Amino acid sequence: MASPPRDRRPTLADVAALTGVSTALVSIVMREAPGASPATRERVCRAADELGYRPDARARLLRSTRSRLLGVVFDVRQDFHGDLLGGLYAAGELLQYELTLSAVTPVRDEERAMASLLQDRCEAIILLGPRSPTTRLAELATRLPVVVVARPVRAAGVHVVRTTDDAGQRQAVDHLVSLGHRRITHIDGGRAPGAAQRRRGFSAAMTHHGLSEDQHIIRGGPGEDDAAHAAGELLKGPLPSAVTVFNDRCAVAVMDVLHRSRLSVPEEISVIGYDDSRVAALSSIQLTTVAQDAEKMASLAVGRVADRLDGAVVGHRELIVPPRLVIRSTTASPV
Amino acid sequence: MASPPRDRRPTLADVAALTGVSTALVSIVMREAPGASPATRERVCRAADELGYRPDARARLLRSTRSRLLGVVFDVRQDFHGDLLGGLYAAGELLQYELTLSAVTPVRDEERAMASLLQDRCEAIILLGPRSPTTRLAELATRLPVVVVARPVRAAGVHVVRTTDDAGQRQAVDHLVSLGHRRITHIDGGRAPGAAQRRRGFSAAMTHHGLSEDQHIIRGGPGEDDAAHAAGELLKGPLPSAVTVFNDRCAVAVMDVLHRSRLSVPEEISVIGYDDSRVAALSSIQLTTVAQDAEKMASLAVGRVADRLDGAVVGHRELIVPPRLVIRSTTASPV
DNA sequence: TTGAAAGCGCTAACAT
DNA sequence: ATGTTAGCGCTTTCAA
Repeated sequence: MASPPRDRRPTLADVAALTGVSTALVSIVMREAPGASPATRERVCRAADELGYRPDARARLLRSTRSRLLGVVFDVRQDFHGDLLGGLYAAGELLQYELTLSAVTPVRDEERAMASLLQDRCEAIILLGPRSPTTRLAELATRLPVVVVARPVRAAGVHVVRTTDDAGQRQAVDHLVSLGHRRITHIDGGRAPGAAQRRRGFSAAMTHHGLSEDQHIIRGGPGEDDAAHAAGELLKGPLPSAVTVFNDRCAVAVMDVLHRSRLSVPEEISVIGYDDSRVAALSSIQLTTVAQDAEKMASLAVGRVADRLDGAVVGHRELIVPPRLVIRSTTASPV
Repeated sequence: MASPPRDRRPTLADVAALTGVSTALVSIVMREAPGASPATRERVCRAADELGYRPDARARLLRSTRSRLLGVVFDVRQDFHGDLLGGLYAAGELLQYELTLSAVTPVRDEERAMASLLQDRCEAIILLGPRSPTTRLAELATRLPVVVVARPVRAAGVHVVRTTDDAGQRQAVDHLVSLGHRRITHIDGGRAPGAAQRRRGFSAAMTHHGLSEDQHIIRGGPGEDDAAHAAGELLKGPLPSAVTVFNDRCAVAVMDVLHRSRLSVPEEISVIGYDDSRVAALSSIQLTTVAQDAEKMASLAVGRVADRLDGAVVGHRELIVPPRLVIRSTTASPV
């Protein structure tokens, strides 16, 4: 007999009892698997609705061989990770994968975040900008497929999706040159990850345009304070007509110093950032910058994970997503 | 006999076999539950380590009555949600709860986010700034304990943790008045959530200081464009010595307009935002603003959930966290 | 098309 | 202190 569940949540068995069929059949219907008559499907669905039945994800996972679960480690403090998450969900949906999120916070380190995913039996792990040592990542990769996004690590079994920072910087320079700029300064990110590559890209691009004489590089850093200091240096010498800055945060800080010195952007000097972070798009800032295509990176990451889980032999360990220049209002032709 | 697992992950049984004890005993050891001799513990742990054994969270959950799992719905685009997540993990840890995250993204709506949590068998759900209609939240609350953070909803069974926006605005005004300001304008958030309350708080505070004649309210909105427009209006009339703006984003936009008009902040005009978002702390901005205590709100939310799960009868449906003024560099005494 | 039965990895009673 | 047994809610053979 059907026994309407009181305090506990309804189970497959409840639905089966109410419909008068076996649990196996209900299972088939709920999974939309082939092997049940339309009439039965109809009746089972009705009963399930009536009871407010929801399949138990965990019991399901426990039983089935594959979990189709992807673990994702992200940092709550990184805006860009938020964008990536959006892309990951979208890509996951397409390939029928569920995501299990595990956050890194000021009080929860990466190790904990990874451990919790391991317990959740995900089939693979996607790490967004991880800081763990290469050896740790390699070790993790021996247990399950690992894909690292937005950090160039070289470790056995660890696949990587990243952008080419130097190419991004080159696009920035190309844009400025096409506007007519010649004297361009780069305020770099010091030892920050990616800084060296962007600096190199800047130099290469300038040289490529025959402007190696006109280039200048000022030492900066990842934070606003480094940038403000660098901007001070910038004002001391002969002013260039344009600056490319390590990242958006720094670019905003630089612009602030420029404004305080009564220099208007872009009329008197053009500024380009890097990251296309949320500040860059603020209508009060409208910073020309280099964007990393979060959606594309996310879909590549999921695709790569899926391929590996399907046993495909994948050639390249690294997937490169070219960055893209986003032209807003901080760049213009020099007077 | 002990059979080292090849392709599949090691299970309790594998550890038991390797140690030569029963699975129940291994279970006890892994859970650090009482009922095993130190010697056995030692041996079991060694074996588990050797095999690289990790308990299967899902099987655990399936078996035990309580999952000690809290579902959290957050929006990847909200910086503040990131802060809250940090606090939730911290608070959860203290009370021995695990968090299951479910994100709202541009391609994944709140309904989906909630549905996935329901399948994960969490014991309660914490919603960060949900947009679902009150009726939907009430309905959800009939299935399990629901706590809403940062949105004032009135629905049966739905508990709320929020700040008092009017009190925040009052603090802003108090600060300005104590600096010597009298003529103060509020650029409001139009119909944005919370805007009405902040507007009311502003008026009340001004009146309280006997400045009802000196107050001015300009219609704004939640976005920068609304704010920029409002700032234009501001410049048309006689300039106040200070403005309080609906939120940080808008405040930044307002300051931008002021700067372009060669008005310096805070020398010629003081500005106060609201939210203490990441932009406010940028060293190039240093905006005086009103902060919502994310950590406190998070710990109250988890505490409330825990109380309800423990069957405690909780009196107040709403928990109020007073906001806090963060004084930075955009406020000063008028000349 | 449908049902019976076994078992995923674990914990909770109950034995010993 | 340790082992035995019985499920948690589901999927998956296999047989009817």
